[in-house]
Amino acid sequence: MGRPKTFDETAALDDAMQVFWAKGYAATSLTDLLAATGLSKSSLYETFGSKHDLFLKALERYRDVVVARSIAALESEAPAREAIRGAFLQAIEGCAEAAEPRGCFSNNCAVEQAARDPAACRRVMEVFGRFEAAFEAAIRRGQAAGEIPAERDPEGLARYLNSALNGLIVVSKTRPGREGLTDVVEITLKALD
Amino acid sequence: MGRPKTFDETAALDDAMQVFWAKGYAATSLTDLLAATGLSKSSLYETFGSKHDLFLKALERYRDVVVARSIAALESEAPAREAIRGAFLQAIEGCAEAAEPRGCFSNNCAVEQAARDPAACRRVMEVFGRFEAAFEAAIRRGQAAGEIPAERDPEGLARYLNSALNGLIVVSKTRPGREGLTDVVEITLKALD
DNA sequence: GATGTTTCGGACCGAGTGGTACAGAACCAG
DNA sequence: CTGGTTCTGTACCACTCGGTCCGAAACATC
Repeated sequence: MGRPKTFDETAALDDAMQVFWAKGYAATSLTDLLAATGLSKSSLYETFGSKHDLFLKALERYRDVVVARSIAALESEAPAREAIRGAFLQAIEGCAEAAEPRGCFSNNCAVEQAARDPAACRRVMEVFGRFEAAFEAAIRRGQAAGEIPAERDPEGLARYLNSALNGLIVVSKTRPGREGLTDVVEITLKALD
Repeated sequence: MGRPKTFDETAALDDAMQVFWAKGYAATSLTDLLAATGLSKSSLYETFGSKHDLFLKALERYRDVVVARSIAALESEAPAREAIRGAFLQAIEGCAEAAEPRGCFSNNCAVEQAARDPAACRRVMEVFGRFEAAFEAAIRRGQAAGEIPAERDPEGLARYLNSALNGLIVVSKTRPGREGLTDVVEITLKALD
């Protein structure tokens, strides 16, 4: 009943996510969001609430789509080291795919918003937690296969890998050509010996 | 001749730096800057130009003061590994000293501004370059002392360390208690074996 | 086709944005 | 004391911000 929506809600959310991802929260204006989604102001407020609500929903969408894809790659059947290397390479590839490197949305949020936006911070922590869990599982697989020394602490190594991944993403922002970044990945993996 | 200034220019710059550091560029308003520095609007524009000019000057000031201090610690006489560990610990300590973790100013700029602000990006790259140079020097020292295998590539290792450092800073933003971060430092150093 | 429900475009809001203009106060050299 | 120079507080600017509101349009149901 009633007039049906003339737009796809999740498509609009994806559009909004792209803007927040590229520009961050503070630098994104309502006008930017309206232009990207094609919605009118009233439709946007009606469906998503405030700018901040929309931001959080975009962050959740990122977790459920983009992050989930990376996690899935990590959970592949490939040898642990190979899977981890793949996740890293995929990340720096994805960061540099656009003309302007926009990095990783949750990484951006951690830096820009986490300190003063508890709701955003919680979602970022969740993303980090998922990455760490996936890394940890991969490491345990590697240990079972004799690829990684059994005496290493999987949890610590997982934290290390997540941290290293985020570092790579940050550095890649100022190095669009991403020269030398693959070397860094190899060195990072060396710490698993 | 003429009326002398009633404020200390570098002190005001320091105040402005703190605000940009804590809030980022977009989220910092002129009002914030006036409150922090205590200047009147005309004085601020007269001495520093625009908001953006002031931002760049603050970033340079950060490089010349805060970064320089870290670099100096890296160049100490201590064994290479020890000096590098010290730099990492000092960094995560400094990031978490305030109630709200503000991280590292150049790291924040890399994430928030580098992609769309070439002038800021250049300054961030310069900071990264200085860190990498200092890391590289430390590694060469370590190699000369037999602490680090001579066959490792100092330049690559330096890039790796800079990347790892930035990752740690990002992750520490969502982990105010910084539990587990020192473990990560140890694992990071393991890659130098 | 009438009714009820929902969406949508655009006008409108007060507050705040970065930035300018200017008058007068504060100082120094003569 | 005077003249020239510099600094500073304030009023002001056009514009944008995020957000609200309402009348009209568009549909489903009966």
